[in-house]
Amino acid sequence: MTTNNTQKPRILCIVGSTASGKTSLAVELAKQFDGEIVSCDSMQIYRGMNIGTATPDEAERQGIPHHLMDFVDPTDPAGYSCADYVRDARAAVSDILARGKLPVLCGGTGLYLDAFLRGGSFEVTDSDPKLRVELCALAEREGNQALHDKLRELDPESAEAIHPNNVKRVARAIEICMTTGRKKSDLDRESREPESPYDTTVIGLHYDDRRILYDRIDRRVDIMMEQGLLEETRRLREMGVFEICRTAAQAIGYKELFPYLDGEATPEACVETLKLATHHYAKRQVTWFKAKPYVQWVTCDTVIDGEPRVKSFEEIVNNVKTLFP
RNA sequence: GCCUCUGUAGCUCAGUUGGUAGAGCAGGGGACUGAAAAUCCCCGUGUCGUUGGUUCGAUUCCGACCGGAGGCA
Repeated sequence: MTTNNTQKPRILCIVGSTASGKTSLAVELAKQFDGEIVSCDSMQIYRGMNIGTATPDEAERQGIPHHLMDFVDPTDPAGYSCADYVRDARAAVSDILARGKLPVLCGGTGLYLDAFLRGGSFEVTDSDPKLRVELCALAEREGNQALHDKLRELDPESAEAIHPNNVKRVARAIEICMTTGRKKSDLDRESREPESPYDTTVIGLHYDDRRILYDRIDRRVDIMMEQGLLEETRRLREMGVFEICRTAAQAIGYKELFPYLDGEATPEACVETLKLATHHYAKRQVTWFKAKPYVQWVTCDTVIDGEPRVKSFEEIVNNVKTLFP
C-alpha cells in the first residue's frame, strides 16, 4: 500500500505467521532505521502471558522500545478488542512519529493490522454479554438457521456474508445491530477510511515449504516448556484469567496444558496438542495474509542440495531492505 | 511346534451376507472489519499384507506363505 504522497508519514510493518521470525527481523530493522516497535498481536498485549505468547524479553528487544506489549491486565473483565487496538496503535504510532522515529508494526493478528490500516475508527461500543448468551442459547434451542434468519431480518447484507453455522459471528453481528440500532454492514462501510493516513510498506515472511515452519513451531513449543510454560499456566489459572477474560482465555499455549495439570493426560500428549493447535493457527494466518494485496512477500526458505533450508538472517534482512529502501 | 486373533488412507480403526471401500485424527484449500491465538466452510484411489484357488467377478470365501498380538505346550 505504498502511495506517492510524500506528505504521509512512512511506517513499516512486518507480518507473517507465528514462529516465522518476525520479532528478530523487526528488531534488526528498527536498529538500522532508528525505529521503535509497535506490536500487532492480540495476545502479547496481556500482562503476565509472556512465555506462551512468545513475547520478546529484554534480551530479544535489544534496547529497542516496544509498544503495546504486556500492558493489559488479563483479570480485567472488560477484555480488549480490535477497536481498542486501533485506538492504542494509532496513539503509539503518532507518538513515535512525533519523536522523529520510524514506527515498525510487527505481529500476526491480521484483523488488527487491517483495522489499523484501512480504518476501523468505529465507535467503541460496549459489548452486551447477556445478549450474547441469549443469542447463543437461541441457536442452541432452535438451530443455527433460526439465529441466522434473525440476522437476515436485521441486516441482510451481513447475513449474506456470514455462514449460518458461524454462530459466534452471527451473534456478534446481531449484537452490534441491536446495541447501535444500525446495520452492521452500514457501520462497516462508514468506518472504512478512503485512504490510509500512512505511507505503509507491509513485509510478509513466507515459507515455501510449510514443514519448515511447522518444525520451527515444534521447536519453539519445546523451548517454551523448558522456559516454564507450565508454571506460567498455573499462575495465570490461579489468578482466574481463563474464567475472567474471554479473550485471553483463547490464547494458544495454556488451555492445551490443562488436561495435564488436571491429571487427565500426559505432558507429552498436551505438548503434541499444543503443537498441532499452533500449526492450524499458522495455516490460518498464512491464508489471511496471502489474500491481502498490500503484502510484499519475502521468502525465508530455499532448497539446498534437495534439502529445504532456512535462509540466513542477513539474507532475509537484505531482501527486506530492497523493498524498503 | 500347535491353536486363536490380526494385517484396509500418513496414524487409529469401520466396512463390504462376493459387484474394488469410509470415519476420526494428521494433511491440504478457503472465508473473515467490532470475541480474531477466536469462529466457520470445503477436500478421502488406497497394489484392502503376498501369492495361488473357487467364481462371470475376490479386499470379502478357501489354501499356503510373510509380518504383528495373545494362548497352549
